[in-house]
Amino acid sequence: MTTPTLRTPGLRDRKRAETRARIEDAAVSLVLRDGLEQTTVHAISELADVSPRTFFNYFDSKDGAILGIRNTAMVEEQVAEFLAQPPHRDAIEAVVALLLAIFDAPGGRLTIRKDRMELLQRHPELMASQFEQLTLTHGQIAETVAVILKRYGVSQSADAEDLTSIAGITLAMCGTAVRLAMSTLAQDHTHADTEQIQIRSVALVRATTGSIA
Amino acid sequence: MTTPTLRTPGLRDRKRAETRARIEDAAVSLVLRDGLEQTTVHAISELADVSPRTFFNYFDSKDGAILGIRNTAMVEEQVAEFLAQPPHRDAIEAVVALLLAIFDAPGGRLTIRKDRMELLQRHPELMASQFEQLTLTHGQIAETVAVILKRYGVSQSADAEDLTSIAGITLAMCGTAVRLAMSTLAQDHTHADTEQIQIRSVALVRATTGSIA
DNA sequence: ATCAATAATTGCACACAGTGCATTTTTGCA
DNA sequence: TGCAAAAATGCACTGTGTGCAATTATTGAT
Repeated sequence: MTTPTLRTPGLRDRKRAETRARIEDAAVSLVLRDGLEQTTVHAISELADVSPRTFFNYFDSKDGAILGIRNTAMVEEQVAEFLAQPPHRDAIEAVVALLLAIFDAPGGRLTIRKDRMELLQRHPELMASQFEQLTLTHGQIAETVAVILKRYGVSQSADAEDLTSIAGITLAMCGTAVRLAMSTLAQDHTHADTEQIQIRSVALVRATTGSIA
Repeated sequence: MTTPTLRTPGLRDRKRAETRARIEDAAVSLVLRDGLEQTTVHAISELADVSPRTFFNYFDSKDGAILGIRNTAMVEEQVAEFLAQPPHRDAIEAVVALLLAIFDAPGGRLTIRKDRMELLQRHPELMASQFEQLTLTHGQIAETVAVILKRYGVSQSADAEDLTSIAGITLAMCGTAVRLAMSTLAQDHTHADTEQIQIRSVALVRATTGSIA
């Protein structure tokens, strides 16, 4: 009988995850210290103790490492996990919760998440990359949003195409709300835990729909 | 008395605008023909009959030329022009109109606009650049949206910070709606003039707010 | 412990984007 | 025509990102 290799990820995968985290940490701390342009892939690799070539085996781009961009498979996993969770009060809360689940670093390392908020404020150019991640995995996420909308019984009359569009717009709205909520809550140097972000995001979305309706 | 050099743009500026347009056209047609990755700045410059170095005197990036990204001053101009226009029915229509005014190519060249819609569908990565343009000029645009929201009397109770957030979310919502409207209307190979896009965008926003409210 | 298969790491060469700087050409105007 | 400003260009350089082949580490089985 072998050791339970199926339960634990195995040495190989553990090392891989560790290396990945080391690169992310190096990237974040260097950009935080020296700025975005000043930080090179070479420097990140050196600090993370890997070769520059290995860096690109783990991430598609410099920004990818800085933001800890996850690939399609990882998002898929998190979406599935989310859908298994207990239901929320309404569609808005559910979509916001979904986004927070996706953006949150696995393992829930609070420090790096807070640092990344800081980075996004100091270097707004990074938001384009974050947005790109969203467009790449947009299919999955928007689809999930559509499922959520259906689940909460909104827009029964809409046809399929409209539902897709509505899901996309809802996603954009909630995504922006989350980003803004993170931004303002990061400025106040309160703890800014996930729950607070959630509450503020939902409030912002409601305020918006209430205002322009 | 000199010739009215203040009224007409003058030969120099006319030539500059023409060169700019030539580069944009070259970029769009090459990407349309060969794809995004296959099209190099070198090739674009050659077709536009300028040196690669000159290319970067006109645009900050390859994507900039492909999308015809305008700089802050140009956006400022278009925003001012928009604000002088007659009022719209409500805030949503006004914001959508603002976005269309900004995205529309000056001179209203229908062909290149249609081509760009095609490009955005074929190469979704480009949306990140479009988004980046939006974040760079985001200050101005979001501010204008805030003005619009005030003008149409929404959210009287909101404090300044909330108004900014609400404006940002409204902008994201309308921007996505416009993008989706362009996308679907480009698929149907109808004419897809600006008015149709306007109508469809507004309808999508209303459907969304109505659904999740 | 040993060994073969497999996966990860690395080095190297390369293509391309983008920038700074000095030089040449073009344009506007007197 | 001739002069000053603006535009175009050539050149050298940094940095990102990729393909490929060689090297090293990990795994599972004997």
